[in-house]
Amino acid sequence: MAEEDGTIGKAVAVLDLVATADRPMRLAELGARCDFPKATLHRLLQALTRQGMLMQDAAGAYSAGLRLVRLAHNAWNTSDLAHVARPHLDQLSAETGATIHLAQLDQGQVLYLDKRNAAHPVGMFSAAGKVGPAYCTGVGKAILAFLPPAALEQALARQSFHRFTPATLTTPEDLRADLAEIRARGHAYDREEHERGIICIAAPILATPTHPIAALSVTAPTRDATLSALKLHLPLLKHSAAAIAAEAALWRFPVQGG
Amino acid sequence: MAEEDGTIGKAVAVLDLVATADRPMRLAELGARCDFPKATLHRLLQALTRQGMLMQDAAGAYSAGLRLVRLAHNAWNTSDLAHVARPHLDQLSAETGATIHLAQLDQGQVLYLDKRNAAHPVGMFSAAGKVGPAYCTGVGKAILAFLPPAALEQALARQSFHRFTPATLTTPEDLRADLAEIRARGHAYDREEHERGIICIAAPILATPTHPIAALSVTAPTRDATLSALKLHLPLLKHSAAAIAAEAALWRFPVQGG
DNA sequence: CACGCCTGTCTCATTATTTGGAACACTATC
DNA sequence: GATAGTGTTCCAAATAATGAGACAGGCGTG
Repeated sequence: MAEEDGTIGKAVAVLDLVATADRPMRLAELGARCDFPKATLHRLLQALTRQGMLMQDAAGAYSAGLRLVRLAHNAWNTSDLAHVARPHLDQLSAETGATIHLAQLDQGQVLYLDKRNAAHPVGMFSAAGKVGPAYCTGVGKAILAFLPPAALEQALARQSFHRFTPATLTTPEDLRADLAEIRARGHAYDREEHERGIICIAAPILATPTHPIAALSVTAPTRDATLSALKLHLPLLKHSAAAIAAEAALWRFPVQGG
Repeated sequence: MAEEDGTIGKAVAVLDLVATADRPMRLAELGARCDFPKATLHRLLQALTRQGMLMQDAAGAYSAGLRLVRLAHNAWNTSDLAHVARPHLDQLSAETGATIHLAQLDQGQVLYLDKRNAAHPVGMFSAAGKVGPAYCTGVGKAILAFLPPAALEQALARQSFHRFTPATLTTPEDLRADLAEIRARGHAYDREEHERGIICIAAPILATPTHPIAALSVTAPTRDATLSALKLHLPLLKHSAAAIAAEAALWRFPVQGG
């Protein structure tokens, strides 16, 4: 990715640095995790804090600020995809009784946009904005499988494979083979590839046959269901994915993988 | 507010501009809504788009980008307040069967952090990140009432009063009187002041007696409940607010109203 | 079809801002 | 009360942002 946009590029790099950290960090600690000179980093942090993008606690440690939450609310709320998909998620959740995910591909990762969890109502941001690997999740593979070849190559080029479970596909070859099947089949399976005991089926949301903009999945723990049982929901899942694709203002979504 | 932070200040101004818009806008349209020169605005938009903070559709219109959602997810997820409050919201929601809100004061407005809706499960960002007026919502008044005098003056100074319903308090004097009562009483009422047919009771979450960091509310439509009925939930509400205050790492929260 | 009009993009000399090493101040620790 | 680590401030040099204007498409209108 182009890390060069002058001050703006540096500012979002710092934002990422702070937001990605699992706990609030002070100047010195942040300084060790990037290579901005101390004075520069200090100035950036201060400016971002004044703008509300970061906040600083009494101990001087920085964490992500409320303004980000405001901005994201607007981002999410004006997203056609999220809007259009919402009732379909509700319906899928009600009819299947399973956990539903809506995800998009963003910078080589899967980014979850929304979720329904039949079991217990779930906190707001517990899923939206969360990111995960593309190569071993149902939603990720469903999107990858329908990317045009060039975009797929680009996505694979910067992919590093980590083995999460015994079933994780850990080579480009294995993944490519699975993607070919998915393309032929029209939907993806996750056979405990990301998390042990969790399986899912996923369908792409296609703007055109070679332009996947997102994916929709039905997930269940292996103790509650088998893959064959999940397949019973396939018609519903595919219907929802197609309906969302039809309703969404698809032209608004740029080609993925950038 | 200080609108001066060089490039960073301009960048977030543009972010706000785009995110606040209710629909994607193109360069010319955005140019009409701020006074950046065309070329400057163009450069800012491009840089922010390259960084993923904005996205541009095929028509050239800009809207908020996914990176904001990612960042906000981290912001929200590492927020002690949201974390600590989550189980309490669940409990309150379960025990009262009503709608629960958790909100904070941010830049003179109420910013909702989380929500539980017994009736129908609700989309992720449908509430988190949403902003509303402080002077006519239960959560807003609950916070305002416990601000130290100087902070309250500062907050009131830039407040403009809009009449949403016949019950809306539309003068500083009326508001001050209500705040005094709230301070004495320990909790706030919203008697259809913001939305017709909606009432609520709200309690502040206090770090110290003069340092409110957030507020918690129980809301109901007038056709389902009266204010006296809602008051039955007061013990629970206050207990939850106190528990959250006790658990949260309160020192991490700066004084409000900036 | 050609014309004008509006929109987005690019250029470049000028200007203002960012830069970052180093000095300074402040605080905790031993 | 010395010491090490941290946050803050300075300031000349270097760099990046600036913005008026030129250029290029596209779109609809006459």
